Amino acid sequence: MRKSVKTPTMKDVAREAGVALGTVSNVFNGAPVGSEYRRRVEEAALRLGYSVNSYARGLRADRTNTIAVILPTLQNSFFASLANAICLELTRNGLRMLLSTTEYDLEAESACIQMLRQNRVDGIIGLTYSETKVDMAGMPYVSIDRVISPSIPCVTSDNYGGGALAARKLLELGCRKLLYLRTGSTVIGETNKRGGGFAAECSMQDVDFTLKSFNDEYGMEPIVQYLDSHLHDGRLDFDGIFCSTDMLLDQVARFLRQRSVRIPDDVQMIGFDGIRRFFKGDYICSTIVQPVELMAETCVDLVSNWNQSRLSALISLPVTYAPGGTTREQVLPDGQ
Amino acid sequence: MRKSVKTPTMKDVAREAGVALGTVSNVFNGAPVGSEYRRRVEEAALRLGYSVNSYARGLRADRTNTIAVILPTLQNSFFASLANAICLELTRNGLRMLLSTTEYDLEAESACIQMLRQNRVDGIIGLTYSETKVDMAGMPYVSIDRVISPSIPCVTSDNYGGGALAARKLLELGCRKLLYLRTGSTVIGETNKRGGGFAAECSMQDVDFTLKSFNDEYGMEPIVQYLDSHLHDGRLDFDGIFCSTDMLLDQVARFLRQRSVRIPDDVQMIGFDGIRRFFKGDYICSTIVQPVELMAETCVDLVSNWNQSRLSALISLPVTYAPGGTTREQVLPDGQ
DNA sequence: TTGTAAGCGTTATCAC
DNA sequence: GTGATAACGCTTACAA
Repeated sequence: MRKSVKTPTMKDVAREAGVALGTVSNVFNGAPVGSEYRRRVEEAALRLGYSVNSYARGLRADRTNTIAVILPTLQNSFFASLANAICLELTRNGLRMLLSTTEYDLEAESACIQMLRQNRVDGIIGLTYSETKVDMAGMPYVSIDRVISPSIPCVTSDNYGGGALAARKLLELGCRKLLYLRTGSTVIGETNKRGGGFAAECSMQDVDFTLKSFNDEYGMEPIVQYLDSHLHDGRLDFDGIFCSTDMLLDQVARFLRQRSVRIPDDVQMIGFDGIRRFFKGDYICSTIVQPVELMAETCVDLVSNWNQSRLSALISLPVTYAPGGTTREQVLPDGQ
Repeated sequence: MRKSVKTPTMKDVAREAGVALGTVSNVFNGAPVGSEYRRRVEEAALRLGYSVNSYARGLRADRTNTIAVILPTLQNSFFASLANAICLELTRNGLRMLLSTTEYDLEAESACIQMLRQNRVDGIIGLTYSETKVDMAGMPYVSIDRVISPSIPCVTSDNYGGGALAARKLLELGCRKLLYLRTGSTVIGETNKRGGGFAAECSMQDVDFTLKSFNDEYGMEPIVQYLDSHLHDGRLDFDGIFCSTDMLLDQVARFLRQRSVRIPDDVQMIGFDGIRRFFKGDYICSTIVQPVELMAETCVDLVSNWNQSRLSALISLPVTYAPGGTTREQVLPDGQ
């Protein structure tokens, strides 16, 4: 009675197919089995609606084919793109994605990692900020954008090079008074190198530049004040601005336009990330594009072919420049 | 030797704490245990770095505390928001999220559901298009935006009412020649009712309107042609446009602006979804806002408190209207 | 190939 | 509360 309702097991399939249990197991593991047996097993399985129980398998094999991904949020185009790319890449590799978001909360991160340990994931790809627990987890961990320890590989894009590239582009485009704007928590991370690369390039070319960093807890207010203080008779003291993210650029640009500053005529701007309009359209601004797919592939490769011996802790992937209307290049009109 | 490397089990904790195996189990299940015993167990567990093996537990209990979420992609602000909200809500309920994306591919959907069956998830929240497999899966399934069968609950926002609301707003705002634009595959789904509600409201108010639907396989080209054919001397035949999504609105608006049509002066526009600038800023256009959090809560509630008896197959959640600059209301200037 | 059996880590159920 | 033991469904090893 109850048996008829229960989900069928290998045993049931073996009985139904009239073969040994081991044979059924072999069939579902791709082990060599006589074709006639294989056929009978497959038919029986179909008839019974059988499917392997990964929990039993995982318990036995100590392998779950599941990778955890930890991100601060999906409410950010870059993270959403990253999650999407990682998900696709994992699927391609026959792996499942267990996704957690932390909302930038350090306690949530710890709770999350502990939960994942319970869940016996095969590895973690995480964009996290807390030091704790990660080492302790004792499982393959690939960090994004943040070096946690020498033994934990970190995948990031070439933030330093990207900053330099932005400076070079702005200079090529004729800018002479450069400004770098950054918001972000005080958190340390690879992305902070963007300003460094920018500054280095400016110095090298012997050009005037200003670096200005804001704590994003206070929103746009301090930034607006700063810009206003550099706005005289509708003219800005700068003719080229590099923003640490496309999102920041967008906000700054909107403010400047309100003040009748024309972009890119009066001031040219370059952002960072490579955000596209609705993810698939054109870039929302001229930008340094992060290689999202490549980052995803790299993360998945590292975490799934875990190999402590290759301990290159930091992997910087190449970025590219893409015009997007906030610089004075000829940009294809988007009549599309 | 090897034992020292192996992850500790309950047995190890029991030995370390000097208590019975069952006691350890009770501690980790919140069952009543003498406080002295509890303390010893917790200390021993900490010392050993023990954590429950959910795979063993899942096998035994036939319950995995994992809910699968299937979405077409995360490369869409609305889906990303939805995924984010669902993830938060699941976490709040002590559940884990196994996320899969299908890229709108029906075969991927099937493969996905089959995989999830293997994985013994406790339930699925899915925005899928294929009929097959879902019923067969034989597990709690909550569908988003699409009625699959009477026995499968579908959570959606009030698309019909939203369409009507859009019409009402445009009329209130003085529009008299209305157009509804829609793109989308030929797929049937609840979102198709947006046009219906719009049309009904227009008819009821006895106002001229046109419904125009495009297959999104062909991109913007046919839409552009259509609009051009209704553009005479820089004046559009319509003074109010309702678009089936904010994304479509954005594309159309960009095209119209290129043609020097002013928005909202010459034509007012309302979209659907409630997309915000970078997810957290202001709305990108005047829009019918879907209640993403409420949808997430509803989905999680339905799937985790599975109860076949309440078979209200279709749950339409209330939408709201939000001005966003493409209609002639006074909108707060976004100096922020 | 077959049948059998041990074991993965938990939970649940005994009698004590 | 203890201790022992039988499941859960699968993999693996073994002898036949």
